[in-house]
Amino acid sequence: MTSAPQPAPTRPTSRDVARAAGVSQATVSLVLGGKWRGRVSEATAERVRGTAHDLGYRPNLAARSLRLGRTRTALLVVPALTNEFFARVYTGAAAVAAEHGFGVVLYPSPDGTGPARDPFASASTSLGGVIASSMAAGALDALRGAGLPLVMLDSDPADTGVAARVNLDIADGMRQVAGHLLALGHRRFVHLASAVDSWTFAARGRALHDALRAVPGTSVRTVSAALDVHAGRVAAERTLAAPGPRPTALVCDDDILAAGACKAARRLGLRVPEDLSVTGFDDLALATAVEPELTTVQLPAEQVGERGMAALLAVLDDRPVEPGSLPVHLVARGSSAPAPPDAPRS
Amino acid sequence: MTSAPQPAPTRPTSRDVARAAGVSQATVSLVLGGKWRGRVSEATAERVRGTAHDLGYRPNLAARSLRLGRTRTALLVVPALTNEFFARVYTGAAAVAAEHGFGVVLYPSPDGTGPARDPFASASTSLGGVIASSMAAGALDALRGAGLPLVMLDSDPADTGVAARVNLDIADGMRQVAGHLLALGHRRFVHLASAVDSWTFAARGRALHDALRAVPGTSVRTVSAALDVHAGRVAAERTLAAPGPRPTALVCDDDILAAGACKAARRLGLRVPEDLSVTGFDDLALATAVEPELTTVQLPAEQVGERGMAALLAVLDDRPVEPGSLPVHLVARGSSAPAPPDAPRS
DNA sequence: ACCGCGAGGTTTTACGTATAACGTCGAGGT
DNA sequence: ACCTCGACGTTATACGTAAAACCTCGCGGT
Repeated sequence: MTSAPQPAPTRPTSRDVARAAGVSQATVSLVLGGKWRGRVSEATAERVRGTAHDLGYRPNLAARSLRLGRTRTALLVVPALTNEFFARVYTGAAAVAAEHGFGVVLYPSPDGTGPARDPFASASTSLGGVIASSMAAGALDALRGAGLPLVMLDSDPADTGVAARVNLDIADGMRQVAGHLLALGHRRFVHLASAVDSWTFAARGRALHDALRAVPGTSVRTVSAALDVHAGRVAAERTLAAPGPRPTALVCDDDILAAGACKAARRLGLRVPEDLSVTGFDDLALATAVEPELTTVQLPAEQVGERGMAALLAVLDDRPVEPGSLPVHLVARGSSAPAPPDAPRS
Repeated sequence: MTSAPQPAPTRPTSRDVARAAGVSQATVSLVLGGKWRGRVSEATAERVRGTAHDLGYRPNLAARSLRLGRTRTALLVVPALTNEFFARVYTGAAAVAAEHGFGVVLYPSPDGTGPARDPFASASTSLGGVIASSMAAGALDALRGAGLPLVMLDSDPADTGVAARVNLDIADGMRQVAGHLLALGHRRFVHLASAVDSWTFAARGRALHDALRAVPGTSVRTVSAALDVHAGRVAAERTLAAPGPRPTALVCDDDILAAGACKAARRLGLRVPEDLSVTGFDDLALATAVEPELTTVQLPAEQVGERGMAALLAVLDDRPVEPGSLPVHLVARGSSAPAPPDAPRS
């Protein structure tokens, strides 16, 4: 692409640009930094920009950081990237960051509550700010103490020491699930909750219970499981095989648990959705890979990342952060159907 | 944890440590840099290390990078993090990096063949090196031209300009699949290939065809599809509904395609595995979420990342890189079974 | 005639680190 | 008694950038 055949032995510095353009290094810095209103003539500025471009100049980020005492890098703290939701959050955050000349470095928090290795070990010394998921609770205290702007994702609004917050309307999502299943005639529910202790899961459970409590004649039992298919299957199997009237709807905190629940149902000879409706949460890729496809709640994961990064940039510029939660919506697919007629006993 | 209650207004520098320890800044640098054999007495070194620790000293990475002209940061170039395989590769790479004081910054290549935005825009100016997946072909040329050590993951051994290479024994994996299905009596195959143009998928196809060609009486037809469940289902559906003797085994380049294929089979009234065996590749989380669970090839994704980072570190230290491909192995699950008896026609 | 002033720059400095180049001091050799 | 030399440090410098402080005109006002 470039017509310059030099093997790039050493990159041009702002001083090289200055020399080539016949100005001082300071002028180059001013022009390229955009702070030259009334300090440098438009003609000179244009010439500097031209030579900078011709030389393929790129500012040395290390030098800039050293000078400024802060980097244009944000730390994104998430539980794990193998969690599709967070991979998508990262994608969104990185996209917005790139537009503003920011970088994003990840800190995968060991797990919810871990020994919390130094979150800054993997990052540059002085970051521009931190964006953290509430699920990465392990590292939170260390982050708060660092004196950096902190943007929290999907977190408890009661938390303090937070510069901005990007929330999903989780409760509304769960209300939609409840409404959907109630409209289908379901009355006996099981809530298959995630055993992960985090605000978002707590919020899901609370919203479901609140929604169901409002309707007379409903019952709901809660069981919890680790966040993997196998654990979900085992927990669901136990619940479904328990004595007493069998639930007709299994509301899961996560698509992964829902997938496990579907397997449990099949093992017990129950058809989904004819005998048992199962709902997930998150709308992961998995949701449309399993059979039947999962009725679930779609979360705008990329948007969470985008808004998170945008919020951080706003905070850094002392601009106000636009508030409001991101809407989520139910996607009705094949795993939910009208409740079966009330049979005497299985 | 720390008993120091100061709000961390400014971090201690090496000069602060020097002052506190009663030595010069240079000595601190020497001691902490580990290059003091015979230049500083053991007693002084110990004292310096002690005060550094007491003060909570952490070197300023920006300053170090500026001085050294390179950073202890590697760029990991992958197609997308939402691909579980690469999320796992990242995890492995980041773990090894952290052990050696390295950071990892991601560059999600737009897609296989894209306009290839500047890979360095998101990263620090001068990286320590680059680790790139062969699937991120779009950015490759830019990377090669940067004069940085380049470690390629799962890539064509014929590629040049590569400092080290970490490969999976993809061909052997596909041979295991072929052997497994042949032993089950299958003779009529379809290869559901990924439409993504990359070395790894080409290698999978080649290995399958080679393995089957060696056995008389086998046939194999290839169809390709984009790498998502829906595309896989559509492609499989078309192939399975085509006239002529129906294949009994559907070998997929990826678990995602295999999940789609299973759905296609069900739609056509075929039972998996009784009427049709389906195999995947990669052993994603999805493989055990669908029903039946997929027979697939397990790839040590984390190890790929670990070895990739280790190789980069070795190259940077002028140490030899331990060669050899990583073994992969077949995991036989519920989606493959003996071939059905040869029926006249469906 | 002289001052003030603003446009359009330039000189200088500091950021924190790594390391090359340079002391200093006491012991051992002659 | 003087020189050498190794052990143990120190001083000085450079990395590339941003920005404060400082120059130098030419021009309009009085």
